[in-house]
Amino acid sequence: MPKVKVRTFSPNEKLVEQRRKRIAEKATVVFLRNGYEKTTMRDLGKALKMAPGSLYHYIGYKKDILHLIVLNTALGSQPIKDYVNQLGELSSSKALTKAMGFCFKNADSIENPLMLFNRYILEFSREDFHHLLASEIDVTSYFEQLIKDGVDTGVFSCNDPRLLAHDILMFSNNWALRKWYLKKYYTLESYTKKHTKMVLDILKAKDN
Amino acid sequence: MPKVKVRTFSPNEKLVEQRRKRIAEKATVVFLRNGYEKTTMRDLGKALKMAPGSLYHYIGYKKDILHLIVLNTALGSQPIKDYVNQLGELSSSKALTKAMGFCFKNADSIENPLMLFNRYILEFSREDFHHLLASEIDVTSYFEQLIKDGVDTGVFSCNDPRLLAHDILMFSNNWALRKWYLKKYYTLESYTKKHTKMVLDILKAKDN
Amino acid sequence: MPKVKVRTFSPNEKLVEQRRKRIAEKATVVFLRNGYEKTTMRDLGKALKMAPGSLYHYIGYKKDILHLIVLNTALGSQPIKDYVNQLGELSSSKALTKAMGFCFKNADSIENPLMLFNRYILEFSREDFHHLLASEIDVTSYFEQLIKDGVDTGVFSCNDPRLLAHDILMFSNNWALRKWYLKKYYTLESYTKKHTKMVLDILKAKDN
Amino acid sequence: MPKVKVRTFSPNEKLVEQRRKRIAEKATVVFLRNGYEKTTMRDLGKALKMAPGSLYHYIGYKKDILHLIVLNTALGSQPIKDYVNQLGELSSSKALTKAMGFCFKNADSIENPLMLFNRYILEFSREDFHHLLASEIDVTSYFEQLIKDGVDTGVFSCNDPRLLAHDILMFSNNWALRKWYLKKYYTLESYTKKHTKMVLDILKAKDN
DNA sequence: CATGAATGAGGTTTCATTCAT
DNA sequence: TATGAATGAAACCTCATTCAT
Repeated sequence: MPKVKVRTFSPNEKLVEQRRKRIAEKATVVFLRNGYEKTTMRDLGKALKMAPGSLYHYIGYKKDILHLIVLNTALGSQPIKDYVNQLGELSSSKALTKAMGFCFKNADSIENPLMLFNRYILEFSREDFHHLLASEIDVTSYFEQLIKDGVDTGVFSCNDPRLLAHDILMFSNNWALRKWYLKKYYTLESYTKKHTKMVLDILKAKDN
Repeated sequence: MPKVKVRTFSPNEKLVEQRRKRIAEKATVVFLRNGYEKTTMRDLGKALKMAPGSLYHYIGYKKDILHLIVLNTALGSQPIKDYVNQLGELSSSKALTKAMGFCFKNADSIENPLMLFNRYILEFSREDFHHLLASEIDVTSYFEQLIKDGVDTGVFSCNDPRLLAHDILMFSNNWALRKWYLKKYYTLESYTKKHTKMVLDILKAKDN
Repeated sequence: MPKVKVRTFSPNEKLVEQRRKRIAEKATVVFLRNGYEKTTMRDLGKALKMAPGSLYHYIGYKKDILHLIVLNTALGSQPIKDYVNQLGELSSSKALTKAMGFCFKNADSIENPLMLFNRYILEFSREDFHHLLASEIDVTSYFEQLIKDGVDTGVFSCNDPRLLAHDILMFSNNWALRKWYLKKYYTLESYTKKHTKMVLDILKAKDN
Repeated sequence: MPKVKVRTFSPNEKLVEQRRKRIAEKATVVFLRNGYEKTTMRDLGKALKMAPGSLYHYIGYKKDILHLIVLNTALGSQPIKDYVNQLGELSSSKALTKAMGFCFKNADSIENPLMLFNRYILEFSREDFHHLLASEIDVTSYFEQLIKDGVDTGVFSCNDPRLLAHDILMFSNNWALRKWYLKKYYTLESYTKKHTKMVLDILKAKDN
């Protein structure tokens, strides 16, 4: 988690935290709808029922809001890691299935931030960019490990676990980024189930 | 093909065409590097060695440049369509393999415009947006048909050709959009080959 | 009274009113001296000791300033109407004399806006143009009625009251528009008195 | 007639003269319709079927066109002077009537330039402005003389010939400047006749 | 003589940010 | 703490003018 300081004029940490959360949440939506550059601080203020000047009690610069959104979004790899670790003694197929389900559901729940990150990669600070990238790589590495475990136990057949892990994450991202299109034909559940099956087919999984 | 008029002050159609091509090509790169909003017309002019005013002989507004980029990019579905139609009597597996190869190679060749479209979808005009979307849908429909043909002849097994076709296009797009990352591990050829294999595995293809 | 909305960013209506009045007044003078088109917003800002951006808190566009000037100027026909109505039982000659005096004095007091309207008629919005025109026609109609009353009672002789009424208004406008020249020879009082006499001569007024 | 040099690149005086006349005539109309500042050299060129660059073979600067219009317009006082001088032995009333007819007809024929001068007084060069002013004063002086002659011979009664002369010119100008309104009710002839009668009434003319 | 491509200064307008209240 | 008036830099875009062809 990148720890970049964002200027504040308030000594009341609780209040700052709380206001920043509100700002990040609303900004995610507003930026997505109208674009980051086209959204003025006045617009954002109006959406938050705050005067533009008040925003600056909780942030230093407009750019900081993007950082707040990153901080505010559970896209760290930690939840997936915890989830995978807690899967315990499940068979590889079951574990992979569960992990994919968790991952897809998570993507669904942070749909807006994900779209924002995809669109405004350039605007994010170096630190945030690397944080986002590292998270992604972490997540793929958990899937990679799950696949490798299956291969080791002879349940899966795969000669490039890294690539498949990467594609699993892409499936998950696509759900979030292209939901506006996909939801015409699929639900999160059906989309997840079908892709899980695909992955298991690719792995020629011997059990389920 | 969207036919929106872009203002010009020049009566010399040839010259207009030529200048617009130059503008679109350079703009694609510059917008990608610095962002569309952050790129000033002066910046773009400088990159093109043109005075800012001169740009406006060939376009009406900054937004028009995005349109020019769409016009200038071979992302129509036509090439794929032609290619698929000309495949002729190949077996389904071969045909699908070839089509994917063509599609991935095409994506590779329009990497920059693809990244731009992905990033600035919101900025494009309604017409251009619908054009881009329609192209995408067209392309998936060709893959869908190839898959269905294979299913009909008993070579493939697949109960959701549309989704798989969609995913093939995603694999292709991902190559273009994430090349900066993928190229550390893959070449276009190896990336294509591995994904072709994945798709054939999913289809449980009976020949190759 | 044209009721066209002019954009403002301030919620403080009192302040908006006040600033707009200042802007309209100064702009009248500056536009007259330097021309509307030649006056830049920066110039106007400087004359008002405001930053150019500050102007735009109270107006939407440069054109709006012309509208503000119309709103800010007492050129409605109402004052004349009220004045004429209140003249009561005066003889026609007396009434006409008083009305002309009032009208000329009014023109004198709005000399600058009158010059501006005369010069920039084309720049005004359709609404403002029609408002200005309607005011003028209203005013002439009051004079026309005064003349007709005199004719009806046999005091005046006139076979085209409308034209004479029109000319009375022209005399009044001319004072404002050509004061720079006329004031070399006349005062408002002498100019008014002489023209009143002319009009009464034309009407062959039988009393005074 | 002000003799300010206007730059030209052509040694062919005849051609220059001819082109300038065309330019002045078209510009009068176009400037009146669209405004001087809002008319671009390209617009004017298009109206003249000339390239913008070609205009600059016959003028030095856009402003010069206004000067060309002044040169091209018969608003000098000379024609009136000649006309008045040639009136000869007519009675004062007859002479004044004829002179007014001539003056009003002249105003009618240069309606467009007159409107332009009225609107763009500020844009004209010092020289042109003084020329226009001097012309006006000249014209009034001829009328003033006619009136004085009538007074001297006891035909007219008037204690401020200068003012009446001024008003006669205003009647004439008004016809040109407000023709768009007046022509709903009057023709040049009826307008002239009615105002001639007014003037003679004011003068209590003893004959006609 | 005619053209129109090119220029770049300068205009209008926007908006992140500051700061007095 | 909250407000919103004020700022001014900088963006987009226009257009008079030049000059190579």
